[in-house]
Amino acid sequence: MIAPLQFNLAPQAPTLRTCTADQCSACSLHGVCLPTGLSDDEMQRLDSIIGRRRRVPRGASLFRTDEGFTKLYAIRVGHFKTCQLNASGEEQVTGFQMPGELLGLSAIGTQRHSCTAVALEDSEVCEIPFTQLESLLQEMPTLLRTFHALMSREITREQSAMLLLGSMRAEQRLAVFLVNMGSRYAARGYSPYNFQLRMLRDDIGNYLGLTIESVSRLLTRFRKEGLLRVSNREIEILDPDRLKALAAGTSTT
Amino acid sequence: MIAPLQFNLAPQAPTLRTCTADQCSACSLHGVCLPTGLSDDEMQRLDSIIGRRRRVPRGASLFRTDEGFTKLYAIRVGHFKTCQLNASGEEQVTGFQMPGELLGLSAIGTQRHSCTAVALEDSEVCEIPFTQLESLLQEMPTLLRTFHALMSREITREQSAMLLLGSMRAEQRLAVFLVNMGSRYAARGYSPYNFQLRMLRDDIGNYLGLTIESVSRLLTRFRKEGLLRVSNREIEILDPDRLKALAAGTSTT
DNA sequence: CGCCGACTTGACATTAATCAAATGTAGTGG
DNA sequence: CCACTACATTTGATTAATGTCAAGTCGGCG
Repeated sequence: MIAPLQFNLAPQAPTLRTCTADQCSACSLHGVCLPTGLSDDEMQRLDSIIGRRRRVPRGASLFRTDEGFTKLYAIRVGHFKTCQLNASGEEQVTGFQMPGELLGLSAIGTQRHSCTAVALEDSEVCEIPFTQLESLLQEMPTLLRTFHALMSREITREQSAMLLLGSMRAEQRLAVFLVNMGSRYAARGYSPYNFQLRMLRDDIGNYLGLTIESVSRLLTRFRKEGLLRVSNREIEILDPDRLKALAAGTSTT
Repeated sequence: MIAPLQFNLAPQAPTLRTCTADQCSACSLHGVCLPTGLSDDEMQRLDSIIGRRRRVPRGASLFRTDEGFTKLYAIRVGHFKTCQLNASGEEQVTGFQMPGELLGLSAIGTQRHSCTAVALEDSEVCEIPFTQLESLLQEMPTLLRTFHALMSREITREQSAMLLLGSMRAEQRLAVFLVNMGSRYAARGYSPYNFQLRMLRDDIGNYLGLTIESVSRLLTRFRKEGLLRVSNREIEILDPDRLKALAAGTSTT
């Protein structure tokens, strides 16, 4: 019997190379990704339109702002960040993506990418030609439902980010960020309390609407208060309850 | 011959009662709404699943957080705001919606509304039963495409809001807000320079991540600098170029 | 006329940004 | 293996932006 959640697979630095299969049916992510709920037969049809895996080395971009849109990408291995250029030319990080998540959804409306997706480490994606996906969607109600759910959840996620940026203080923002990362790892079978940050402090600050100095100071403070253990990119959440209370804004500190 | 853009329909306070027809085909919003690009025949099929119009008086909610999701809503007349409750119980405004825009998209993923939609004035919506819409989507490629474009644009819109909240100073946020409202009115055939704010200063501040006092001070400053004329809810943009420069962050002020 | 809610204005406090070093870390080549 | 370099991160001092608190004014309505 296999435990449903596998914590601390690799205590020091979990690698998250969860998905190395070439077919959705053999991919351990099919529970969080597009094939959710499909029959074997349907999954095979989806497989048939998905191009070969594509490697994206750390620092390289999968697509860039203003590029034409033809494919969606499902992350198979690795982590990405998405950035938008604001009007004055600085980049703003709009999100971090991990295995099983789709990239490119925001380009469907305009047929042109509105952001740039950069690999935070050596990564691999499945290419999903959108026109072919659209045809499949017309024939497979389950797939249509999953696809809409994924898009809708993307909207929800972004609304939460607005909440974070619009109404939380720095401390709360960072707490929310850490708890959120943890729960996303948990959804993938990893520990929510022990993970590696794949992005720079810069990226975190940029995403949270804070400076790198503020992020650094806050991490130090959380560490001193016994909430976390921090060692470079490695995070261990020592007091989840108190961190969650901070994230919820129900803390008196 | 009719002018494609109608500016200053009602100089004092444009009412925006653009759409009073009972059928999509007769509705002046079918260019910005779901029926975009449909043939007469297809539009009739869409009409057939849309329930009667529903009135929502000012201050009333169309749906509330955690309510079950069964329908999407297309705004026919009036304006709405969407609010989320943050963990500490205060509400955060996540957006303002105007005629032709869809409400409820963020609930598809969870089958439960993640926000509350409140009418800012007496309004009317078209109810679109989602299950029936899903069936239609499977049969009408054009409708599917429009629907995905609408969802995708919702994602893009929210990413812009993140940009605003994450990387702009107060002055720039308000400038972006005003320019954005103007351009949305322009897309509906009204003047981008002359419109009524339907929401309270409170709502604006909340949406922009600012206090009501900051919004008030900024409006006063913009007025004194000759950018705007402000009279209660009535806004007239006197110097669009300078306001856009502020919004773009390319201004030295 | 007077009340009430919405908005504006002013004085002050606080948060987080900015500027400036100092320290740490990973990778490279001798 | 170690010195050297290029970044990444932390830390400290100071400042600027915006929030908070407290009046006050405006405008519509009973």
